[in-house]
Amino acid sequence: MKPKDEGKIAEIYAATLVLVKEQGLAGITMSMIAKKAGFATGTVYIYFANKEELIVKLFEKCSTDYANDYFAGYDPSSPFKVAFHTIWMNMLRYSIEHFDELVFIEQCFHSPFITDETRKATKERLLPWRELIERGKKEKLIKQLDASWIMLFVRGSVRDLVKHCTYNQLKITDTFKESLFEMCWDGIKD
Amino acid sequence: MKPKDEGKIAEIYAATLVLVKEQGLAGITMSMIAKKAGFATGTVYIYFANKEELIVKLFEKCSTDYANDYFAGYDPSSPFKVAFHTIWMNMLRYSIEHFDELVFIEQCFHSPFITDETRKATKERLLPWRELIERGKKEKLIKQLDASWIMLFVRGSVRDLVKHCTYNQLKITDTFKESLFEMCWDGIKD
Amino acid sequence: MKPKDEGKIAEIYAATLVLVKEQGLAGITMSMIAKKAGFATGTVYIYFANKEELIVKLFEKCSTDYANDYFAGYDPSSPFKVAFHTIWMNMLRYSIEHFDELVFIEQCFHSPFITDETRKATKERLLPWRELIERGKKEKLIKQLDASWIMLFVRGSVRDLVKHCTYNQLKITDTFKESLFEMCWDGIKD
Amino acid sequence: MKPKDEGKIAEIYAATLVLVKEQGLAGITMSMIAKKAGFATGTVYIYFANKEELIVKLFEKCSTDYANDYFAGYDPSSPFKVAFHTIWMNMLRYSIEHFDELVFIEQCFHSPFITDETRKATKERLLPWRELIERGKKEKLIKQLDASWIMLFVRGSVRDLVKHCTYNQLKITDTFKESLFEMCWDGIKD
DNA sequence: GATGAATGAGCCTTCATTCAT
DNA sequence: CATGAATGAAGGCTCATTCAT
Repeated sequence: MKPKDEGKIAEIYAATLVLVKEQGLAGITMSMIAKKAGFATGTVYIYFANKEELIVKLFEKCSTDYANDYFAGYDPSSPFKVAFHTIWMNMLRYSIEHFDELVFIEQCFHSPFITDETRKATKERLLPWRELIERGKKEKLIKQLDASWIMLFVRGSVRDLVKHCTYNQLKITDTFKESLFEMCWDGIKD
Repeated sequence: MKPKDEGKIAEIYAATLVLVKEQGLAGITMSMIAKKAGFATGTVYIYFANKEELIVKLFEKCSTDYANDYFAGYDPSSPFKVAFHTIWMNMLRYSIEHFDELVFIEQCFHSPFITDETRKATKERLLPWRELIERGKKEKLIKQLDASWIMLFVRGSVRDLVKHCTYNQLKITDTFKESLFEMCWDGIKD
Repeated sequence: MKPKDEGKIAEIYAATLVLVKEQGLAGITMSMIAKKAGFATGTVYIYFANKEELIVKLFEKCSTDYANDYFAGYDPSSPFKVAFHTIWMNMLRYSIEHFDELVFIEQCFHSPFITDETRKATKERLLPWRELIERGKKEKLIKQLDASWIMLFVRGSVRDLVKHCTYNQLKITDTFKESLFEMCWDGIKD
Repeated sequence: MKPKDEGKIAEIYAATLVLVKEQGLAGITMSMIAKKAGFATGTVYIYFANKEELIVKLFEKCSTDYANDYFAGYDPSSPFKVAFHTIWMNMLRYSIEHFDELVFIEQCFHSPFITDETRKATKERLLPWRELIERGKKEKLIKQLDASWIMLFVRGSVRDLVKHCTYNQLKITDTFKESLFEMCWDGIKD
């Protein structure tokens, strides 16, 4: 279990994500993952103690990456709407580009692998996002609702739109992105 | 002679939904389902040829019920916003009351059990909902965007809010419901 | 287990024989037998305590019937070759007409159902046949070999010929029967 | 790396043959086979996709081996009776030495595993044997009957004699072998 | 470290048998 | 008696995990 080769871990992760997207968590086996990643079953056990560890670590990696990407180019000192727009667009872009991670996280949520603790840790990573929402409320730019509700309203709508586009292989143009943003913004603005 | 007790099907369904909510599709077995439902493993096979059939049939039942409930009390001749409000509230209420079905459907989407065909059939059941959206567009009450996008925007946000509430055991008061409705409405209105 | 209706037993037997011929002992179930016979699974258990009893009783019935038929029209006082011919023809005819019994007995021989005891009882039913062979030996008409060997030589060749004809749906004409008889007779005659 | 040990296949075959001889096809399970062969159940599935494949492949192996052995030491250019004697003795010896294969083939014939196709392939392997019989007919040494009938007459009688000896643990002496050969020969000779 | 054959617990499914109707 | 739904032990097969090479 001494990961000499970080590259292999990445390949295992990638293989897992693709398989879960295609078959769901219920449909994958360790040997499928190994095969897809291009090496023997036993090799996976050099990097992960067992299946659960693999799933949990991947889950954590996904949710960390996801959260980090949210804040790419985010400047807390910029005006609220600009900041909000930045993060919203990150969210959309990341969800599209990392659709398999989206699916994986969703499937994990109701699996025996993920504990409440892990689930909660996920939330904490989005603290800056929550703080931004609170700032918006303070600046009276958005509705005076619980920040969680605003966040979920935004993320939920983005998520379903991305799923729809991916399943139906639709291209999301910039014009469309702005229309969607507008829906979200109109929904929450005061 | 003991006639086939169709009520057992409902019990099997109920047991399955609870278990999938708690453990995910990946975590359930036929014997768990039988045990939860209160009878022997073999009994499940009197009503369903195999695990896949059970999952698929339950999926179809859920998506049918879900769609039907959308339109409870829906009067197509009422003013657009009233009609929209009715359906929106149904959606919210059903998602809350049948949270396990929500989870089940979500888990099935990326499982080896559900085919594209089954997935598509689901959509068709929501035709009146789509027609209403189109009417709203025609009446210039809502944004001139693809109806699918509007529908997904609405459903996605509702879904994530319901999930959040359920996981955190929050009570959803009527005031809150109306606030949420307002977010959705503001998001889509022209 | 009080067989009020002997007819049902016959139907169960008939169904079993057909199924074993088609699928082998390894391929049949109690419900298949019941279905083929035309009634419910449970009904079979009114007439037979369990599967083993059904198989064993049918086996005994078959071997009894088989043995009895051997001696139809057999007159111990007739000349040896005439008597031998009579029994030989009976053997051939019965094997053809009751091919499924032939197969059933063969399949049972190496099954967990039939005990050595049952197997031995089968032999004893052919005592008159053995006695006739001994008489032939005494009359110096046939070879001075162990009677068992003569009997097996005769029965074995008949059996394989019948199997071949049945599998290939060949008709066995009287001329052919006589040719076959001649082979057997030439083989054993002194 | 531990390479696939093809020797295991032979062990699986041997275990299967012994078990089928003792219990019949109806009485064996995959775990019994694995246990008898000396390894875990799952191991059998490394070498055979499922039970059917194991049975079918073993059947084909047995019938090939059986056919090949028929012709050990067979010289087509030797006089007819010599050639016939060689093959006949091979048949007898092989049936005695490989009694479990004999039983296995017999049990398979009426099983759900063996198809007509497989059954027919078996026959083709005995072509040289058939040709020899035809030659005997042409040389007017044996009766002018269908070659199949001659072949079955010979094999059938040998088979039942071998079965009898094996069940009753009789030793077959060379004198006896020759007596039996004589019965067969007298039966078919012109 | 890497491999993949070997292991055996556990899952899906069948089926002999029981039992309520 | 007859029925066939219900039962649960047992069989076929899978797959997470181990281990010899």
